[in-house]
Amino acid sequence: MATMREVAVAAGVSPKTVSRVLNDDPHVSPETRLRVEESMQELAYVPNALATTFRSGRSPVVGVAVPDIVDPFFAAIVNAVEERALAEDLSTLVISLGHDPARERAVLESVLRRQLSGLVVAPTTTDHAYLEPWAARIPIAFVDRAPGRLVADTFIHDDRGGAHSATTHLIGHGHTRIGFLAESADTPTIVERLEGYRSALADAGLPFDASLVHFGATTRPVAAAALEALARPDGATAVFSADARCTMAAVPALKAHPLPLVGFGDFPLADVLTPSITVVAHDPAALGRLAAERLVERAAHPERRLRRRTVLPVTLIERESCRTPV
Amino acid sequence: MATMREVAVAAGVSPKTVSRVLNDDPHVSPETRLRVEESMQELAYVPNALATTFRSGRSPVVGVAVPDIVDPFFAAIVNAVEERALAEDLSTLVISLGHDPARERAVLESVLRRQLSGLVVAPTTTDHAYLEPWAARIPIAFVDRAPGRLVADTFIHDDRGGAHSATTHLIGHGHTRIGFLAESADTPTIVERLEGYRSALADAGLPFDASLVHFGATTRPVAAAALEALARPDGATAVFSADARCTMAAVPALKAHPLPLVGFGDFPLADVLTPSITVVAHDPAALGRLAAERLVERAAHPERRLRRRTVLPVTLIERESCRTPV
DNA sequence: TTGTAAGCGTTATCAT
DNA sequence: ATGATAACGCTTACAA
Repeated sequence: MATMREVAVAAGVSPKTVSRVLNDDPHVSPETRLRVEESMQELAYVPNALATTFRSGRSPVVGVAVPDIVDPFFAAIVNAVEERALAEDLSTLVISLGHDPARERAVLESVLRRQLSGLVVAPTTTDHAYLEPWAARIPIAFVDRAPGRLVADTFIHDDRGGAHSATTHLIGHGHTRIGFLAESADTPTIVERLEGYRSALADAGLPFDASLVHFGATTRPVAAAALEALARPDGATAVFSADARCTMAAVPALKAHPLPLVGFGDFPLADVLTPSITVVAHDPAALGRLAAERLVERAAHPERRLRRRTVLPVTLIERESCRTPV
Repeated sequence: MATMREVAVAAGVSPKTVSRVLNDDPHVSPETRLRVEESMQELAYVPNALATTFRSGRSPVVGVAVPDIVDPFFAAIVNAVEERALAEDLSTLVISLGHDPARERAVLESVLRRQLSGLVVAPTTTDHAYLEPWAARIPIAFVDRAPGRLVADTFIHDDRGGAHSATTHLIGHGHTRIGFLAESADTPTIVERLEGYRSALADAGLPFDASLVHFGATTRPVAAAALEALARPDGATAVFSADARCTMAAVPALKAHPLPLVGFGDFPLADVLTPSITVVAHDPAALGRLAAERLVERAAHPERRLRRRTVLPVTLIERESCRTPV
């Protein structure tokens, strides 16, 4: 691995001149430039990006931390961030948080030590006070889930409103006992959606029945058991599935327990299933795009005042599954 | 941002001693250690990972380059690599190659300049001679698609065999005119699968008819048009879809043109659709895991001789779509 | 137009 | 057990 110094010696110039050639500095005579370029060729010189990065004090990398990249929702966020980052000549470091909250802090602090240019986080925990000192130096944006105990740029969906309209939609179909299916009671998005569900019931003068709420239904067996329980005579006559993983897990069990269902979060082929699934659609790519955009903006104008919280609207897409099967 | 030098001054020791404390060097007296630790606390010292990285000459990062992380197949590869990398305290840099082959070289060389610890690539091009000089210093493993004009560790599936058995399966159902649907004729995996399809036909004494081969069917309209063409009287009586994107794009059109179909690549909910889709299943996570494992092994034992090429078996999962609808 | 000197923050080497 | 010095490869500031 040839260094700049070696190229300089070979070309009979100083390292600085090699640097100038490399960075297209106009203050180099054509002959010198040529000689340097030849030496670079001969020595197969490749600049060591680590040195440049170190010198500059900032790594041209944005981090994106998500619970799980295999989930198409988070994959879309990562993809959008990467796309925007690339336009700024930034690379993207992906951090899978996993569904274990204990890992989050250690993993994030470890990447932040690398002097990132920015960080996008879809967190799995609810206390982000530990990011406070970092946020002062590195732009950090939260997506999908708001930070806890920390003021930071946040891009989320209207979880509460979406859940409210999904529930109201089922109520409009005449249902008074509606089941609630979700992944985990600790996820901020789920908390919001549960709120939306409850407020929709309240707005319709319907009681909230905790026995109709099922958490952890992310696998087919669990989702099937939940649907079976809900399908009992004293159970529910319809279901609101508060996240796409649960909806996808519940779909097979719908054959045995054909309850009307609305899901939060669209997913591939939802419109092709039998029945096709009515969903509240949201836009993960928009979250990623906006967050990355914000990082860039914060880096360019650290002093500028911007709205911290952006809430994206969601849309109910009515398909077949919300209607009672005949 | 306090530096090690500042901590040293505060604690009244030399920077090297601070370094020793940081790295748990036993040659530090308990009192000194304590004093240093206090100073670190006071100054809220955080080591600058960029400096350490630069000093070491190697970045604790593995790159993973895939055509598209939103594709669950590639997401699974990335995920598996990240998981394995994490066990070695390595971060994962994701590089989306996109479906534009022109980008590959520039993007890969740019990240390689960062002195990665390793690189996993699912390439979009077929000539990788430009990686030769890099491969001498950095472990590079290819996944899903073999490299062209370069000898490197390669982990792929039995594309040809899988396509052969899928086609043979349809032939076994009495079909003699079988359509072929795929993304792009240039993708190495597709080339192999086309070969497998052709050889299965040949083995059964059936002619190959180029008019039954449709490329670019990755979107619903294109896939629908292809199926419509195939469904004509002089067309095909069954279809082999050579990749999951095409299969998913073709599914909706199956309602209008209910041709028996076998797809290469399983996908979420394939078993729940009506009809459920018969597929050749493969294992992207295994590719990622093996490739990452290999990078680690190459780094640890540069001299060791290992089999360059690993071909993973695939499995036909028979569901409903391979049978003629009644 | 070109070069010199210094430094980014950490660690290896060699003293003491 | 601790420290002085140099070095990693590049770029900035300042000179010539």
